[in-house]
Amino acid sequence: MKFEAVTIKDIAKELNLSTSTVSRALRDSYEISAETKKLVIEYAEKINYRPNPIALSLKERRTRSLGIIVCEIANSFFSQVIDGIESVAYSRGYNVTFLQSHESFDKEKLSLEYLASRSVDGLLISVSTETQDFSHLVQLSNRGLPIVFFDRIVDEIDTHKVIINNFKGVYNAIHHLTGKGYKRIAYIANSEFLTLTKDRLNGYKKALSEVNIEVDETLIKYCNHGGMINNEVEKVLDEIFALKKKPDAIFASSDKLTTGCLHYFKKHNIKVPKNVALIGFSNNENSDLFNPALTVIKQPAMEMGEIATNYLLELIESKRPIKDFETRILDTEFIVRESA
Amino acid sequence: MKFEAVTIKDIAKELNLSTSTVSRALRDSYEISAETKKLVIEYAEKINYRPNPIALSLKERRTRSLGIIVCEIANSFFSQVIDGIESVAYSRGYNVTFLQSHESFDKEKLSLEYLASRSVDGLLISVSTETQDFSHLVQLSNRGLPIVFFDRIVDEIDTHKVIINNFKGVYNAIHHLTGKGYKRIAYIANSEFLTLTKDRLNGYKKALSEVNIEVDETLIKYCNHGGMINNEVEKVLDEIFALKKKPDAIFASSDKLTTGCLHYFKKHNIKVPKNVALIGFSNNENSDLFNPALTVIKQPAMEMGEIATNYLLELIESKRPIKDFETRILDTEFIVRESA
DNA sequence: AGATAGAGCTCAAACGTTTGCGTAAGAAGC
DNA sequence: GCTTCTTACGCAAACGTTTGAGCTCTATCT
Repeated sequence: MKFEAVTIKDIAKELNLSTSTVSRALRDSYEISAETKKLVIEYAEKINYRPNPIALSLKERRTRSLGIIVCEIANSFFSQVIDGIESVAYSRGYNVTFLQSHESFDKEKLSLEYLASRSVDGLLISVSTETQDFSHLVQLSNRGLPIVFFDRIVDEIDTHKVIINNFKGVYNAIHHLTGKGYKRIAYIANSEFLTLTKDRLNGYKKALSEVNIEVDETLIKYCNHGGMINNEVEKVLDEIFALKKKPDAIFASSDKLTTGCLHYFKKHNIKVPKNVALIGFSNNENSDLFNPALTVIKQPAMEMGEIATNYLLELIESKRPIKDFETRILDTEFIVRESA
Repeated sequence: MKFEAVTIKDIAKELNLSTSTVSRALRDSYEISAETKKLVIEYAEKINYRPNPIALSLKERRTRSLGIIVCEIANSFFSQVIDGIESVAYSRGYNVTFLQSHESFDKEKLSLEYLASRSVDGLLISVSTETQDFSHLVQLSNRGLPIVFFDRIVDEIDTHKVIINNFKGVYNAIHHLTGKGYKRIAYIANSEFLTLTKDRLNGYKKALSEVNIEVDETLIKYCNHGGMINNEVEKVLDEIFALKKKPDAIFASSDKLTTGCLHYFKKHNIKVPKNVALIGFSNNENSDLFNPALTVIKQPAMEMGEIATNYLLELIESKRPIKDFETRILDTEFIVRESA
């Protein structure tokens, strides 16, 4: 039953050579005669020899595998990022191990511990909405584990980062709304612990102030679990729609929150955009099929994954410690449809 | 920069012990005095010792990692299956490496080669729509690699399998349509190479025959790339809607095909269910938000992942070769909404 | 002929563990 | 005081590779 692989020893024994000769022959060393090389290579081919990556990892002290932690892969945005990560990683000979935090700080810490003990060569992470304490990451980073952050970054750790232009993305969307005459625009924010939340909110506030609309703090609601726990979105929408001065538009700051709003509207028979307009971040490939078709801010997810992975491989494969870190800022795409 | 881990040797040197003593102390061997154990364990704790999993893998000839190949993780059904796989695998101390075939036979073969050479302990796979030749899988299976198939299984290989009741799922859905008076029900099938395609079609045919509707083969169209290549769905729908006798309902045999139909309808301004009714397989969490809300067959994806993983771990951890293989058949859920 | 060089191979250590076996020291039994 | 047993540890091999150093030929040079 056991999966018995052929080793260099088997080849050596069969051909009456030493393992070193076989190893060198396979790596085409100049020390080995053409004759012997041919013999070894042909026999290796015949018995379908594959070098044992575990043994290599032990020797080279590198695993050629990357750890990825995201909140959940079922999320369109993250599954697209993963597509990008995968394509770059595999083309450069690395494999990839994913873990999902499900927006839980504890799961994130556990996953991190798990990956670190599994000796990945590097880590790509987008932190969970709950994460306020970064000591687990700082510790790993200090121990020398190459880390690259994407989307949900942490300011406290100095390394390569890839984000979108959060400010501009929201700023433009809000101007689109005010341009259409919407005046009371509620803002369903993601967790207040995420750095991107601040940036996005600043875009919202700046855009409003430019058209002389005063920011009404009662219209700004945070979902600190990113909409992952039951009724989180429902609760804040209840609050918003219980206000005396109801909103005429809603901005939702993530995929999950956007669909959360739609579920709420459907349940309460609120018509979009008739009763209220809606714009949200979304990378959902079917957002045009929704009722109504959604006006969205779309993030260059795949590209983000590719860039982040290239950064990480640069850190991993660099001979000397890298001290000059970059933060790459990508532009979003604004797609206008029926909902606003 | 390099991530230098502490080893058993470091502990041994510091405490003037041999590595064997340290190893045994850490594993709480009866051969080691309580005193020494305490010393070792406390010091190990202090310097945050973590056993090197690579060295362990080499020694134990197992990696405690599972390989997973699916067509794409962005697909709701598969990302839910992966949730199930992940939860079981990690709770039993295994990690998980994913690869996507993107419905390409060549990519599937490549991924398989990659995983096999990476020495995973076992494999979970749902084959690509293109896959007709199973020799790559047979070979691996014969070499002793434990494999479990889920959803898209291959009959040629004898092992544990987890599927849904494809026949019954479709049979019921078609009866729902005929019960509503629909008579010309087109069937958008997945790849004809998948075993589930036959089973599902049989459900369709049986249901029709039971209400004395003759099966019209021109209403049955295959998408051999599962809707992954451009215009595949569009092409077959063009054909169907070019028929003299147009369909009054459409059955779509996968998530991708279902949304493919919706995109087509939107583009051609075909109203659902007014012009044509639609039922499809879908695990999309937002299928109720679509325009119209979709009537779907939903698969127990998470459960499928869990069961498949338990099967695989049983194969991996069994002392003696397992010869009695099971095929677990799960029931689907039928959710009636507006589209039919 | 003797020294030297180079070609072509082998030996052995190393990566971090585990584990079968060996052994020193002390205790117990006679 | 001798053997025998027990306790508590160390030695070394093994997992599959790579690689520096060393070895043994044969060929070439002087």
